[in-house]
Amino acid sequence: MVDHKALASDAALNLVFAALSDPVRRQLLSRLDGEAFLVKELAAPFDISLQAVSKHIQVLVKAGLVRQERTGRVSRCRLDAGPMHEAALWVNRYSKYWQDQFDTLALFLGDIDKPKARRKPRRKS
Amino acid sequence: MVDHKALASDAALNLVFAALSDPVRRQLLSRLDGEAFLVKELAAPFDISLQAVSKHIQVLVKAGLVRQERTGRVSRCRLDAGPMHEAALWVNRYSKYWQDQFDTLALFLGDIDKPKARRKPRRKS
DNA sequence: CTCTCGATCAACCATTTGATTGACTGTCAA
DNA sequence: TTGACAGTCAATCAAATGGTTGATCGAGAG
Repeated sequence: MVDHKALASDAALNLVFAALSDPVRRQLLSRLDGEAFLVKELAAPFDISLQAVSKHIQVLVKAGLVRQERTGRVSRCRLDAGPMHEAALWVNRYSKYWQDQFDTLALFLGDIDKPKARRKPRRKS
Repeated sequence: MVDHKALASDAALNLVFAALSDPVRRQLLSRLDGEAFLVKELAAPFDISLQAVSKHIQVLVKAGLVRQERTGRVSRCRLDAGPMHEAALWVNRYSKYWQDQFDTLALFLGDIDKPKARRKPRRKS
């Protein structure tokens, strides 16, 4: 659940959030949700060069959000939402909306075992 | 899939995700969760200059994640998680884990009306 | 074989970013 | 009034970013 036991490494979150901070890359991820695409297909809607899109994809690959599988001369790109999950873990701690959803869900699942681990466990200094 | 509402403006997401891509700023937000701090207090744990921290805070302010309230010579900073919620909305679309959780929740909410006292056996909202 | 095409590599350039130091504004206290 | 202190502003700098163009590599197609 939200017990953030394995707090994603800072370096990983740096890369993921940085990758998400560009609208072109977010659009690429949107397209890749569910379907795989070639680089040229991904580049088509954009007004920038193919090389620029290729570099954007490399950024996503480095962040672990996209996996590339080269067969022949083409390179099929597919989404890997794993690292996105780490980012979601981090960000959802601050989103009261989702927090409430979690609580309600936990209630339904009878998982009221959890003490007040709702908010972050950090204690003030 | 789950097309939530219209996505937040690209520009806003750019700023939020970019703000979150720096570990210093993420740490600042962590400290500010629940409690308000002065700039100097926020800067204390870091090994960088007060000016650098001040600039980081400005980045957070520009992203709408922090509000600053200057009284006298001090500047009290408090968290505003609103924009974080937009980021969470975006990111959670890709997190199969949460997706499944919420689907389960929706299932519960759909079948059994509501917790506490189930007054009506079945009612869709 | 040659030619084209998908994709990356390699320079290069302008802008942004994260940090520094030094000067400055203001407020509170002595 | 003097001075310490919180905080920002300003100039500077190195490194990272996002884009370009041109060259290159590697399959397929003719």
